[in-house]
Amino acid sequence: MPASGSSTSSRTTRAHYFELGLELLAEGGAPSVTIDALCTRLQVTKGSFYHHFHGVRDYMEQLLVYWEDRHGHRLAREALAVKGPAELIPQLKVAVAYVVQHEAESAIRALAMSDPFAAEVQRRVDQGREDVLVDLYLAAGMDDDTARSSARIGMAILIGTQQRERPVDRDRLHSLLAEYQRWIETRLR
Amino acid sequence: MPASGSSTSSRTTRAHYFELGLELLAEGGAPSVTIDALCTRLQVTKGSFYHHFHGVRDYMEQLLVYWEDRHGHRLAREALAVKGPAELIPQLKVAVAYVVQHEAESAIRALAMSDPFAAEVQRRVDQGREDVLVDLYLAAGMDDDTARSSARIGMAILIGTQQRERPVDRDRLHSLLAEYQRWIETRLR
DNA sequence: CAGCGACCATACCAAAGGGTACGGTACGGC
DNA sequence: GCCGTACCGTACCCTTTGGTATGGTCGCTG
Repeated sequence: MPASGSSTSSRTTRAHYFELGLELLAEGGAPSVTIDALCTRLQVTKGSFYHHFHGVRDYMEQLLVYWEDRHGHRLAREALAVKGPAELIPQLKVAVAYVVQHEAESAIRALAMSDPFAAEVQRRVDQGREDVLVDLYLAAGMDDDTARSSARIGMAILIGTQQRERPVDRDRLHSLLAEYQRWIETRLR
Repeated sequence: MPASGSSTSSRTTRAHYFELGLELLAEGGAPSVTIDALCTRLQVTKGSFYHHFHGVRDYMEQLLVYWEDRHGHRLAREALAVKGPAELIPQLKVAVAYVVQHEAESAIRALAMSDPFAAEVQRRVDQGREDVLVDLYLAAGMDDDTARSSARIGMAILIGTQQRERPVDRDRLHSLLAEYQRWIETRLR
């Protein structure tokens, strides 16, 4: 029993469905994630899909949880490795350029508009990221309210940039983060 | 020929379809804007719909243009009446509480994910709002780069808050705007 | 090597949604 | 009072998509 395997490529695994699902999300948003699209790209038929999942609803929920664990909380983990606010932005610049899948995140946020489950997942990920920022700012000496509002604004900058333009302009996001950093530094004295 | 009339209520006009479309957008996002849903709520049948519009594609585009003219650019017009950055935030607080249809805007932004036309409309509205901010900051004495980045961050705060939680917490948005205002003031000296 | 279970193909069904054709009603101008 | 046109109802079709039933193949294990 290979748990949840990474077989070479002969058989199709759940992970294949999930990674492809994220690709489809990034390309055309939630409406383009259909059973037919998945099966066509994976070169299988619906028999395979319905063997691995109970239906499209079941699949979407598992896909969202997969994204949450595997990608959503990753940015927060990266930020956790940082020792102070001064290191934060340089680290985040790397993360938002290479780690974060902006297009997929944007699509999930769009899906959250009409899907309560997706909204819950999105909320947890946002909360996790914000909490990391808050802890960092508290450790650096901010008071509670200042730390919280600073974190919220940082989250708004990320989300706002993600949702405004696609694909995300990494350079522009970098410069906004630099502005944000300068702002944070004024609140640490 | 009553131009584009506001008849009492006997006949269904295009405006009826548009306002209802925005309601449906706010309630369930783009997927719930269907011909059946529109006709059921308006107590008419598809014969009426296809008399006024060439199809669902035609309708969606007209709906988006309707929103752009009638609601999208309204926030920028409100901001234009302001005489200086100090007046801006109080004015914006009123606007984001009563003028802006956050849920509909959020849905349109989600739709823009998979609809190029919606993305164009959204981009024009965002650009219009940002330009108003830039002009205001320039008039107050900021240099070009500072004004532009300040405006972009303001837009990110609005968009980020809109997209993160629904319904939008007006109080929270107000406090973030207050923080934003304090920040702007530090850049005016 | 028998056979059990994981895996997947084929074929078919049902519902939803967009679209078309056509017929009918109501209202204003001549 | 006639008639064109705006307006809308009815009936039907097609495509997409989710879903089910069923049987077949492959690998592993006793």
